[in-house]
Amino acid sequence: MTDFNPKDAEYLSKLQDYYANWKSIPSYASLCGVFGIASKSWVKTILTRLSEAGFIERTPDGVWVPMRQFFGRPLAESSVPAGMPVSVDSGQGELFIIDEMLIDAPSKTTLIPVKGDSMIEAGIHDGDVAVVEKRMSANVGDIVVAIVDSEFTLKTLDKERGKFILRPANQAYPVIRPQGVLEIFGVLVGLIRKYRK
Amino acid sequence: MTDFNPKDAEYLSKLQDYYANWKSIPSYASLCGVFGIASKSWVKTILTRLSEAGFIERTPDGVWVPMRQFFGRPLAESSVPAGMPVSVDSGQGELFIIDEMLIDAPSKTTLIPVKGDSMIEAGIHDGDVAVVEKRMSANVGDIVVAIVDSEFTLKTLDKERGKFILRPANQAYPVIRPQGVLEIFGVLVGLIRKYRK
DNA sequence: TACTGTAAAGAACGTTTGTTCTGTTGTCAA
DNA sequence: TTGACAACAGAACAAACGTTCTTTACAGTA
Repeated sequence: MTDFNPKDAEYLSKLQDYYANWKSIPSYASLCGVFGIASKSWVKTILTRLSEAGFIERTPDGVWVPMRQFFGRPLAESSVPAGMPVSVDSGQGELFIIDEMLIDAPSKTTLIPVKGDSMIEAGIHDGDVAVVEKRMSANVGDIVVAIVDSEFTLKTLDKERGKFILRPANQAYPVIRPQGVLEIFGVLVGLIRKYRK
Repeated sequence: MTDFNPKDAEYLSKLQDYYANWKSIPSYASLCGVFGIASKSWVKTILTRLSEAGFIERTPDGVWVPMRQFFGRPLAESSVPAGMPVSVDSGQGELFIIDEMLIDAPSKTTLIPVKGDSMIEAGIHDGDVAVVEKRMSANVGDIVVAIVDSEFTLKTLDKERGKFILRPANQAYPVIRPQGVLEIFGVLVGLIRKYRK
Protein backbone atom coordinates (compact mmCIF):
# COMPACT_ATOMS: atom_id res chain seq x y z
CA MET A 1 0.00 0.00 0.00
CA THR A 2 1.71 3.17 1.15
CA ASP A 3 4.25 4.01 3.76
CA PHE A 4 1.39 4.47 6.17
CA ASN A 5 2.46 2.87 9.40
CA PRO A 6 0.98 2.16 12.82
CA LYS A 7 2.33 5.41 14.20
CA ASP A 8 0.42 7.32 11.53
CA ALA A 9 -2.66 5.30 12.36
CA GLU A 10 -2.40 6.60 15.90
CA TYR A 11 -2.33 10.19 14.68
CA LEU A 12 -5.19 9.47 12.31
CA SER A 13 -7.26 8.23 15.18
CA LYS A 14 -6.59 11.39 17.18
CA LEU A 15 -7.50 13.52 14.20
CA GLN A 16 -10.70 11.54 13.73
CA ASP A 17 -11.57 12.08 17.36
CA TYR A 18 -11.03 15.80 17.10
CA TYR A 19 -12.98 15.98 13.88
CA ALA A 20 -15.86 14.06 15.42
CA ASN A 21 -16.12 16.88 17.95
CA TRP A 22 -15.53 19.95 15.88
CA LYS A 23 -16.20 18.97 12.29
CA SER A 24 -13.14 20.86 11.16
CA ILE A 25 -9.42 20.43 10.92
CA PRO A 26 -7.79 23.27 12.85
CA SER A 27 -4.48 25.06 12.42
CA TYR A 28 -1.11 23.39 12.75
CA ALA A 29 -0.63 25.05 16.11
CA SER A 30 -3.87 23.61 17.43
CA LEU A 31 -3.03 20.24 15.96
CA CYS A 32 0.12 20.19 18.05
CA GLY A 33 -2.18 19.93 21.04
CA VAL A 34 -4.39 17.36 19.36
CA PHE A 35 -1.47 15.13 18.44
CA GLY A 36 0.38 15.73 21.67
CA ILE A 37 3.52 17.05 20.01
CA ALA A 38 5.20 20.44 20.03
CA SER A 39 6.36 20.90 16.48
CA LYS A 40 4.31 22.53 13.77
CA SER A 41 6.60 21.16 11.11
CA TRP A 42 6.02 17.67 12.33
CA VAL A 43 2.28 18.26 12.18
CA LYS A 44 2.75 19.11 8.54
CA THR A 45 4.68 15.93 7.92
CA ILE A 46 1.92 13.91 9.54
CA LEU A 47 -0.86 15.59 7.56
CA THR A 48 1.05 15.14 4.33
CA ARG A 49 1.35 11.45 5.04
CA LEU A 50 -2.28 11.09 5.93
CA SER A 51 -3.15 12.72 2.65
CA GLU A 52 -0.78 10.49 0.71
CA ALA A 53 -2.50 7.57 2.35
CA GLY A 54 -5.83 8.95 1.19
CA PHE A 55 -7.44 9.89 4.48
CA ILE A 56 -7.49 13.64 3.98
CA GLU A 57 -7.03 16.03 1.08
CA ARG A 58 -6.59 19.73 0.43
CA THR A 59 -8.93 22.14 -1.22
CA PRO A 60 -7.56 24.56 -3.83
CA ASP A 61 -7.40 27.04 -0.95
CA GLY A 62 -4.93 24.83 0.86
CA VAL A 63 -7.43 23.91 3.53
CA TRP A 64 -7.24 20.37 4.80
CA VAL A 65 -10.48 18.46 4.53
CA PRO A 66 -11.15 14.89 5.55
CA MET A 67 -12.19 12.23 3.11
CA ARG A 68 -15.63 11.80 4.54
CA GLN A 69 -15.81 8.06 4.53
CA PHE A 70 -12.99 7.88 7.04
CA PHE A 71 -14.17 10.62 9.34
CA GLY A 72 -17.67 9.66 10.18
CA ARG A 73 -19.07 8.49 13.39
CA PRO A 74 -16.99 5.75 14.99
CA LEU A 75 -17.95 2.44 13.52
CA ALA A 76 -18.83 1.16 16.97
CA GLU A 77 -21.78 3.51 17.01
CA SER A 78 -23.02 2.56 13.61
CA SER A 79 -24.16 -0.90 14.47
CA VAL A 80 -27.55 0.63 14.01
CA PRO A 81 -27.50 2.33 10.64
CA ALA A 82 -26.27 5.83 11.24
CA GLY A 83 -26.99 9.04 9.56
CA MET A 84 -29.64 9.22 6.95
CA PRO A 85 -29.35 5.79 5.44
CA VAL A 86 -31.08 4.74 2.36
CA SER A 87 -32.87 1.52 1.95
CA VAL A 88 -32.77 -0.07 -1.40
CA ASP A 89 -34.51 -3.18 -2.45
CA SER A 90 -32.27 -5.50 -4.35
CA GLY A 91 -35.28 -7.02 -5.98
CA GLN A 92 -34.59 -10.33 -4.34
CA GLY A 93 -36.36 -9.61 -1.11
CA GLU A 94 -33.15 -8.64 0.57
CA LEU A 95 -32.77 -5.21 2.04
CA PHE A 96 -29.49 -3.44 1.99
CA ILE A 97 -28.70 -0.17 3.61
CA ILE A 98 -26.08 1.95 2.03
CA ASP A 99 -24.82 5.40 2.66
CA GLU A 100 -24.61 8.54 0.69
CA MET A 101 -21.08 8.02 -0.45
CA LEU A 102 -22.29 5.53 -2.99
CA ILE A 103 -25.77 6.81 -3.52
CA ASP A 104 -26.64 10.28 -4.75
CA ALA A 105 -30.20 9.75 -5.87
CA PRO A 106 -31.82 7.17 -3.62
CA SER A 107 -35.07 6.94 -5.44
CA LYS A 108 -33.28 6.14 -8.68
CA THR A 109 -30.73 3.71 -7.32
CA THR A 110 -30.87 -0.05 -7.31
CA LEU A 111 -28.59 -2.84 -6.30
CA ILE A 112 -27.96 -5.56 -8.81
CA PRO A 113 -25.89 -8.66 -8.19
CA VAL A 114 -23.24 -9.25 -10.80
CA LYS A 115 -23.40 -12.54 -12.63
CA GLY A 116 -20.58 -13.87 -14.75
CA ASP A 117 -17.12 -12.59 -15.42
CA SER A 118 -17.57 -10.52 -18.56
CA MET A 119 -16.25 -7.46 -16.75
CA ILE A 120 -13.52 -9.14 -14.79
CA GLU A 121 -10.74 -7.07 -16.31
CA ALA A 122 -12.44 -4.02 -14.86
CA GLY A 123 -12.25 -5.62 -11.45
CA ILE A 124 -15.91 -6.53 -11.40
CA HIS A 125 -16.35 -10.09 -10.30
CA ASP A 126 -19.08 -12.66 -10.22
CA GLY A 127 -21.00 -12.17 -6.98
CA ASP A 128 -20.18 -8.49 -6.59
CA VAL A 129 -23.06 -6.14 -6.03
CA ALA A 130 -23.42 -3.32 -8.51
CA VAL A 131 -24.81 0.01 -7.37
CA VAL A 132 -26.74 1.29 -10.35
CA GLU A 133 -28.35 4.65 -10.87
CA LYS A 134 -31.31 4.32 -13.21
CA ARG A 135 -30.92 6.56 -16.22
CA MET A 136 -31.73 6.28 -19.85
CA SER A 137 -28.63 8.00 -21.09
CA ALA A 138 -24.94 7.66 -20.39
CA ASN A 139 -21.58 8.85 -21.63
CA VAL A 140 -19.02 6.95 -23.60
CA GLY A 141 -16.71 5.29 -21.11
CA ASP A 142 -19.40 4.76 -18.49
CA ILE A 143 -20.09 1.27 -17.34
CA VAL A 144 -23.77 0.76 -17.95
CA VAL A 145 -26.47 -1.75 -17.33
CA ALA A 146 -28.10 -2.26 -20.69
CA ILE A 147 -31.01 -4.41 -21.70
CA VAL A 148 -30.01 -6.76 -24.47
CA ASP A 149 -32.38 -9.49 -25.59
CA SER A 150 -34.54 -8.84 -22.52
CA GLU A 151 -31.58 -9.41 -20.23
CA PHE A 152 -29.51 -7.14 -18.07
CA THR A 153 -25.92 -6.79 -19.19
CA LEU A 154 -23.12 -4.90 -17.51
CA LYS A 155 -20.75 -3.44 -20.09
CA THR A 156 -18.71 -0.40 -20.94
CA LEU A 157 -20.47 2.02 -23.26
CA ASP A 158 -18.47 2.96 -26.33
CA LYS A 159 -19.04 4.37 -29.76
CA GLU A 160 -17.99 2.91 -33.09
CA ARG A 161 -18.64 4.67 -36.39
CA GLY A 162 -21.33 6.80 -34.78
CA LYS A 163 -23.16 3.89 -33.22
CA PHE A 164 -23.18 2.86 -29.57
CA ILE A 165 -21.63 -0.46 -28.72
CA LEU A 166 -21.20 -2.41 -25.51
CA ARG A 167 -17.70 -3.51 -24.70
CA PRO A 168 -17.03 -6.29 -22.18
CA ALA A 169 -13.90 -6.20 -20.05
CA ASN A 170 -12.99 -9.75 -20.87
CA GLN A 171 -11.37 -10.82 -24.10
CA ALA A 172 -13.31 -14.05 -24.09
CA TYR A 173 -16.54 -12.16 -24.63
CA PRO A 174 -17.63 -10.44 -27.81
CA VAL A 175 -18.41 -6.79 -28.31
CA ILE A 176 -22.14 -6.25 -28.50
CA ARG A 177 -23.40 -4.17 -31.42
CA PRO A 178 -27.10 -3.62 -30.79
CA GLN A 179 -29.31 -3.26 -33.80
CA GLY A 180 -31.78 -0.47 -33.36
CA VAL A 181 -31.85 1.66 -30.27
CA LEU A 182 -29.62 0.71 -27.38
CA GLU A 183 -31.73 0.42 -24.27
CA ILE A 184 -29.90 1.63 -21.20
CA PHE A 185 -31.24 0.75 -17.79
CA GLY A 186 -28.75 2.65 -15.68
CA VAL A 187 -25.19 3.61 -14.97
CA LEU A 188 -22.79 1.89 -12.60
CA VAL A 189 -21.97 4.29 -9.77
CA GLY A 190 -20.53 1.94 -7.20
CA LEU A 191 -19.48 -1.58 -6.39
CA ILE A 192 -19.68 -3.65 -3.24
CA ARG A 193 -17.97 -6.91 -2.54
CA LYS A 194 -18.19 -9.12 0.48
CA TYR A 195 -15.56 -11.69 1.30
CA ARG A 196 -16.79 -14.75 3.04
CA LYS A 197 -14.92 -15.78 6.14
CA MET B 1 -36.06 36.64 14.72
CA THR B 2 -33.15 38.47 13.25
CA ASP B 3 -32.80 40.76 10.34
CA PHE B 4 -32.23 37.86 8.01
CA ASN B 5 -33.45 38.98 4.61
CA PRO B 6 -33.72 37.59 1.06
CA LYS B 7 -30.32 38.97 0.22
CA ASP B 8 -28.82 36.95 3.06
CA ALA B 9 -30.70 33.91 1.85
CA GLU B 10 -28.98 34.32 -1.48
CA TYR B 11 -25.60 34.36 0.20
CA LEU B 12 -26.57 31.39 2.30
CA SER B 13 -27.43 29.47 -0.81
CA LYS B 14 -24.06 30.28 -2.37
CA LEU B 15 -22.31 29.19 0.79
CA GLN B 16 -24.28 25.96 0.83
CA ASP B 17 -23.31 25.30 -2.74
CA TYR B 18 -19.66 25.86 -2.01
CA TYR B 19 -19.81 23.74 1.08
CA ALA B 20 -21.49 20.91 -0.80
CA ASN B 21 -18.42 20.82 -3.01
CA TRP B 22 -15.59 21.36 -0.59
CA LYS B 23 -16.95 20.50 2.84
CA SER B 24 -15.27 23.52 4.32
CA ILE B 25 -15.81 27.22 4.73
CA PRO B 26 -12.81 29.03 3.29
CA SER B 27 -11.17 32.33 4.14
CA TYR B 28 -12.86 35.69 3.84
CA ALA B 29 -10.83 36.42 0.75
CA SER B 30 -12.01 33.26 -0.96
CA LEU B 31 -15.55 33.92 0.13
CA CYS B 32 -15.40 37.20 -1.76
CA GLY B 33 -15.23 35.08 -4.88
CA VAL B 34 -17.94 32.73 -3.67
CA PHE B 35 -20.32 35.56 -2.85
CA GLY B 36 -19.34 37.64 -5.83
CA ILE B 37 -18.31 40.68 -3.84
CA ALA B 38 -14.99 42.43 -3.34
CA SER B 39 -14.99 43.33 0.29
CA LYS B 40 -13.65 41.15 3.06
CA SER B 41 -15.36 43.26 5.66
CA TRP B 42 -18.67 42.68 4.00
CA VAL B 43 -18.02 38.96 4.01
CA LYS B 44 -17.61 39.22 7.73
CA THR B 45 -20.89 41.06 8.06
CA ILE B 46 -22.64 38.38 6.03
CA LEU B 47 -21.16 35.52 8.02
CA THR B 48 -22.04 37.21 11.27
CA ARG B 49 -25.61 37.51 10.12
CA LEU B 50 -25.79 33.94 8.98
CA SER B 51 -24.56 32.88 12.38
CA GLU B 52 -27.05 35.12 14.15
CA ALA B 53 -29.71 33.48 12.06
CA GLY B 54 -28.41 30.09 13.20
CA PHE B 55 -27.02 28.73 9.97
CA ILE B 56 -23.37 28.65 10.92
CA GLU B 57 -21.30 28.92 14.07
CA ARG B 58 -17.70 29.28 15.17
CA THR B 59 -15.44 26.84 16.90
CA PRO B 60 -13.28 28.00 19.80
CA ASP B 61 -10.50 28.35 17.23
CA GLY B 62 -12.55 30.94 15.38
CA VAL B 63 -13.20 28.64 12.46
CA TRP B 64 -16.60 28.92 10.86
CA VAL B 65 -18.50 25.66 10.71
CA PRO B 66 -21.94 25.03 9.28
CA MET B 67 -24.87 23.86 11.35
CA ARG B 68 -25.22 20.50 9.77
CA GLN B 69 -28.94 20.37 9.38
CA PHE B 70 -28.77 23.25 6.93
CA PHE B 71 -25.81 22.04 4.97
CA GLY B 72 -26.66 18.46 4.29
CA ARG B 73 -28.13 16.95 1.24
CA PRO B 74 -31.26 18.77 0.07
CA LEU B 75 -34.28 17.11 1.61
CA ALA B 76 -35.95 16.60 -1.71
CA GLU B 77 -33.23 14.23 -2.80
CA SER B 78 -33.27 12.07 0.25
CA SER B 79 -36.80 10.90 -0.02
CA VAL B 80 -37.02 7.19 0.18
CA PRO B 81 -39.26 4.96 -1.86
CA ALA B 82 -42.57 4.48 -0.13
CA GLY B 83 -42.91 1.42 1.98
CA MET B 84 -39.26 1.21 2.80
CA PRO B 85 -38.09 1.60 6.37
CA VAL B 86 -36.52 4.94 7.10
CA SER B 87 -33.98 5.78 9.71
CA VAL B 88 -33.68 9.30 10.94
CA ASP B 89 -30.51 11.30 11.27
CA SER B 90 -29.50 11.72 14.86
CA GLY B 91 -28.31 15.17 13.97
CA GLN B 92 -24.79 14.36 15.01
CA GLY B 93 -22.04 12.69 13.14
CA GLU B 94 -21.52 11.82 9.58
CA LEU B 95 -23.16 9.24 7.48
CA PHE B 96 -21.44 6.00 6.94
CA ILE B 97 -21.15 4.19 3.75
CA ILE B 98 -21.61 0.72 4.72
CA ASP B 99 -24.24 -1.31 6.25
CA GLU B 100 -24.66 -4.45 8.16
CA MET B 101 -24.20 -6.46 5.04
CA LEU B 102 -20.50 -5.71 5.05
CA ILE B 103 -19.85 -5.19 8.72
CA ASP B 104 -20.30 -7.85 11.36
CA ALA B 105 -18.17 -6.44 14.16
CA PRO B 106 -18.42 -2.67 13.99
CA SER B 107 -16.02 -1.95 16.80
CA LYS B 108 -13.30 -3.99 15.15
CA THR B 109 -13.82 -2.80 11.62
CA THR B 110 -11.89 -0.10 9.81
CA LEU B 111 -11.90 1.36 6.35
CA ILE B 112 -8.58 1.68 4.57
CA PRO B 113 -8.02 3.20 1.13
CA VAL B 114 -6.25 0.89 -1.29
CA LYS B 115 -3.11 2.25 -2.85
CA GLY B 116 -1.30 0.65 -5.76
CA ASP B 117 -2.16 -2.29 -7.91
CA SER B 118 -0.47 -5.20 -6.19
CA MET B 119 -3.83 -6.95 -5.82
CA ILE B 120 -5.28 -6.03 -9.16
CA GLU B 121 -5.71 -9.61 -10.31
CA ALA B 122 -8.01 -10.10 -7.36
CA GLY B 123 -10.11 -7.23 -8.63
CA ILE B 124 -8.84 -4.84 -5.97
CA HIS B 125 -7.94 -1.57 -7.59
CA ASP B 126 -6.11 1.57 -6.65
CA GLY B 127 -8.64 3.87 -5.03
CA ASP B 128 -10.95 1.15 -3.78
CA VAL B 129 -11.86 1.20 -0.13
CA ALA B 130 -11.02 -1.91 1.84
CA VAL B 131 -13.28 -2.98 4.69
CA VAL B 132 -10.95 -4.55 7.21
CA GLU B 133 -11.81 -6.43 10.36
CA LYS B 134 -9.01 -6.11 12.87
CA ARG B 135 -7.72 -9.49 13.90
CA MET B 136 -4.34 -10.94 14.69
CA SER B 137 -4.92 -14.25 13.01
CA ALA B 138 -6.23 -15.35 9.67
CA ASN B 139 -6.62 -18.42 7.54
CA VAL B 140 -4.68 -19.42 4.48
CA GLY B 141 -6.44 -17.94 1.49
CA ASP B 142 -7.69 -14.89 3.35
CA ILE B 143 -6.72 -11.50 2.05
CA VAL B 144 -5.05 -9.79 4.95
CA VAL B 145 -3.66 -6.43 5.89
CA ALA B 146 -0.23 -7.22 7.27
CA ILE B 147 2.42 -5.01 8.74
CA VAL B 148 5.66 -5.48 6.85
CA ASP B 149 8.62 -3.21 7.53
CA SER B 150 6.30 -0.93 9.52
CA GLU B 151 4.01 -0.59 6.53
CA PHE B 152 0.51 -1.79 5.82
CA THR B 153 0.29 -4.27 2.98
CA LEU B 154 -2.72 -5.93 1.44
CA LYS B 155 -1.91 -9.45 0.34
CA THR B 156 -3.24 -12.98 0.23
CA LEU B 157 -2.11 -15.13 3.11
CA ASP B 158 -0.57 -18.40 2.10
CA LYS B 159 1.68 -21.09 3.50
CA GLU B 160 4.90 -22.42 2.03
CA ARG B 161 6.87 -25.19 3.67
CA GLY B 162 5.18 -24.54 7.00
CA LYS B 163 5.80 -20.81 6.95
CA PHE B 164 3.34 -18.04 6.26
CA ILE B 165 3.93 -15.98 3.15
CA LEU B 166 2.13 -13.02 1.59
CA ARG B 167 1.15 -13.40 -2.01
CA PRO B 168 0.32 -10.38 -4.17
CA ALA B 169 -2.26 -10.72 -6.92
CA ASN B 170 -0.02 -9.14 -9.51
CA GLN B 171 2.81 -10.95 -11.22
CA ALA B 172 4.88 -7.79 -11.27
CA TYR B 173 5.13 -7.92 -7.48
CA PRO B 174 7.23 -10.37 -5.46
CA VAL B 175 5.97 -12.83 -2.87
CA ILE B 176 6.81 -11.60 0.62
CA ARG B 177 8.45 -14.11 2.92
CA PRO B 178 8.57 -12.45 6.32
CA GLN B 179 11.39 -13.42 8.62
CA GLY B 180 10.20 -13.96 12.15
CA VAL B 181 6.58 -13.59 13.11
CA LEU B 182 4.14 -12.32 10.53
CA GLU B 183 2.24 -9.39 11.98
CA ILE B 184 -1.36 -9.33 10.84
CA PHE B 185 -3.41 -6.18 11.29
CA GLY B 186 -6.71 -7.49 10.00
CA VAL B 187 -8.62 -9.44 7.43
CA LEU B 188 -10.33 -8.08 4.34
CA VAL B 189 -14.06 -8.59 4.71
CA GLY B 190 -15.37 -6.24 2.08
CA LEU B 191 -14.61 -3.87 -0.72
CA ILE B 192 -16.21 -0.67 -1.90
CA ARG B 193 -15.67 1.16 -5.13
CA LYS B 194 -17.18 4.39 -6.30
CA TYR B 195 -17.29 5.36 -9.96
CA ARG B 196 -17.06 9.04 -10.64
CA LYS B 197 -19.64 10.42 -12.97
C1' DT C 1 32.40 3.01 17.74
C1' DA C 2 30.51 5.20 13.86
C1' DC C 3 26.74 5.46 10.67
C1' DT C 4 21.90 5.74 9.27
C1' DG C 5 17.25 6.76 9.43
C1' DT C 6 13.16 8.26 11.81
C1' DA C 7 10.73 11.20 15.09
C1' DA C 8 10.45 15.42 16.80
C1' DA C 9 11.79 20.23 18.26
C1' DG C 10 12.48 24.96 17.32
C1' DA C 11 13.67 29.26 15.14
C1' DA C 12 13.06 32.33 11.28
C1' DC C 13 10.23 34.43 7.89
C1' DG C 14 7.14 35.90 4.35
C1' DT C 15 2.30 35.45 3.55
C1' DT C 16 -2.41 35.31 4.78
C1' DT C 17 -5.97 36.11 7.92
C1' DG C 18 -9.49 38.47 10.43
C1' DT C 19 -10.49 42.83 12.26
C1' DT C 20 -11.41 47.67 12.45
C1' DC C 21 -12.20 51.93 10.62
C1' DT C 22 -13.18 55.13 7.06
C1' DG C 23 -15.21 56.00 2.42
C1' DT C 24 -18.45 55.53 -1.39
C1' DT C 25 -22.67 54.55 -3.73
C1' DG C 26 -27.52 54.00 -4.34
C1' DT C 27 -32.23 54.23 -2.64
C1' DC C 28 -36.13 55.80 -0.48
C1' DA C 29 -38.74 59.00 2.52
C1' DA C 30 -39.61 63.32 4.35
C1' DT D 1 -32.45 68.20 -1.62
C1' DT D 2 -31.47 66.67 2.29
C1' DG D 3 -30.91 63.02 5.51
C1' DA D 4 -30.80 58.36 6.83
C1' DC D 5 -29.81 53.89 6.06
C1' DA D 6 -28.28 49.62 3.75
C1' DA D 7 -24.95 47.57 0.69
C1' DC D 8 -20.63 47.47 -0.33
C1' DA D 9 -15.28 48.92 -1.22
C1' DG D 10 -10.75 49.49 0.37
C1' DA D 11 -6.78 50.53 3.30
C1' DA D 12 -4.12 49.56 7.40
C1' DC D 13 -2.38 46.43 10.72
C1' DA D 14 -1.27 43.06 14.29
C1' DA D 15 -1.77 38.40 15.07
C1' DA D 16 -1.87 33.97 13.26
C1' DC D 17 -0.57 30.84 9.82
C1' DG D 18 2.04 27.64 6.88
C1' DT D 19 6.55 26.77 5.15
C1' DT D 20 11.42 25.91 5.24
C1' DC D 21 15.59 24.97 7.30
C1' DT D 22 18.56 23.55 10.98
C1' DT D 23 19.19 20.91 15.09
C1' DT D 24 18.45 17.30 18.56
C1' DA D 25 17.30 12.77 20.37
C1' DC D 26 17.29 8.10 19.86
C1' DA D 27 17.06 3.40 18.18
C1' DG D 28 18.94 0.08 15.11
C1' DT D 29 22.71 -1.76 12.56
C1' DA D 30 27.22 -2.73 10.85
